Amino acid sequence: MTPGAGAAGTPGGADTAASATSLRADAARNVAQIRAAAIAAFHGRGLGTPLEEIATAAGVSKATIYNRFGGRQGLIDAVIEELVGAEMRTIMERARQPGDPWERLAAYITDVRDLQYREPAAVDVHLMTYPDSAQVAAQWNAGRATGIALVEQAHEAGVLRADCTADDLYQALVANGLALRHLPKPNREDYDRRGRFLLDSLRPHP
Amino acid sequence: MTPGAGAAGTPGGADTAASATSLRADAARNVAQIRAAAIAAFHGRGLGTPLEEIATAAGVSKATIYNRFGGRQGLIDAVIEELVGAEMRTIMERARQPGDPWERLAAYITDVRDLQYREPAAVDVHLMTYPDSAQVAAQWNAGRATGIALVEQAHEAGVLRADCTADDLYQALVANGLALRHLPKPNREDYDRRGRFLLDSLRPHP
DNA sequence: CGTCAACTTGACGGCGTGGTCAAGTTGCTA
DNA sequence: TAGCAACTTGACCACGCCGTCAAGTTGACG
Repeated sequence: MTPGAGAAGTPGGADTAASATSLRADAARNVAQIRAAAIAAFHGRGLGTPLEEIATAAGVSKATIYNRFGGRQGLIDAVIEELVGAEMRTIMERARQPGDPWERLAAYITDVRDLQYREPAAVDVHLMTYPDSAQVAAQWNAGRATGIALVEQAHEAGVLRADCTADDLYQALVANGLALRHLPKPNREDYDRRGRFLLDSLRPHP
Repeated sequence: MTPGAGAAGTPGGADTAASATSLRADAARNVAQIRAAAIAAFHGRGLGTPLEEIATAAGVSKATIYNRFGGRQGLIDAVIEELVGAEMRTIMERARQPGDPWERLAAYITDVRDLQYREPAAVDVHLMTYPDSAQVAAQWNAGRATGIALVEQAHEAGVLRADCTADDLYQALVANGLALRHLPKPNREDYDRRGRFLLDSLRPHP
């Protein structure tokens, strides 16, 4: 049993968003500041940002993050929905809309790539760098299921090259995210062109 | 001036391979053992393998690596040719052979991907993770020049989609290497299929 | 306003890695 | 085989990060 385990109002599962559960005023303020700092830091550097850095940005000590969130994992759980989950949900919903199977698959790929471009933390989710976070695992699974469904439907409609699997798609998207993380960020034009390459490579036979 | 700077018979540029330059017998033996251990370790884990680990495998102390090679960079310089350079040279030579421009480009891509699959250290070279190693930088530049030439010739022959640049090719190959490093190693079948996707995505318009 | 539990924190120990050096060992040469 | 330079090494410090805790501070309640 970690001290403070469960962290900032997230023990049961209630008040997921802000803060409330009988926290003292200063503690509640700190929770809010830490969340904000974490969101900013994760947005800029991904989920691996040193906690010390986040603490400093929040104007508190590193130990306070451990008190309120129980460590990196709890902190991720507390912000990943706002940081990535919401957008992923939107993307998946759009992909589930009725319509041409290829259009939907292409939109999904394009949207995920766009999210990776704008949000480094999304790459961590797609890579499942922190598999112990229930939130991250859940989002990863949802994305995986969506990808599988889209690939299957595209196959049925014959609009996706027959030898392309859902894993191939996953691999391509992760490779894309890794390149974004390890290489200088390409400009939008180059990035989008490469996205078109990817889409073209998935069409049936030449 | 680092103590032992220049390291194991590589100050001038002579006896690049084994060991010789007026080293005491035990030192020469250590150099050979360290080289062998480094090759094995780099082969298995890439150029970032902890030096301590290499030292232990070689049956010497970490300090001896510093004495003989001046650190990681010198060690890389001492083995990268044997580890990656030779194969890259062969690949580039094959790509320079007269023949159909598309075949040559496709062979180059296939060969590089194959090398990345077999040799993790190649990914470090392609990423230029250690830019201070002259050897690595030289190999990187040679590979880059080859890629540029192949892309240019393929464009002239009209066998490569017009909007594909040499940087696009580089990005694709590096992304491939990163995926190999960060994801579970795919089996050969899946890997080769994805290679076909990449090649297909580079052909002119559908 | 006193009291105390809730809260914060500086300081610390741990881990893994890079890099250095004084002190000890050993191959070689005369 | 004596003696010395070449060589090796354990032990050490530095860094950056994680995770913890005793001691001090403070919000809230009676």
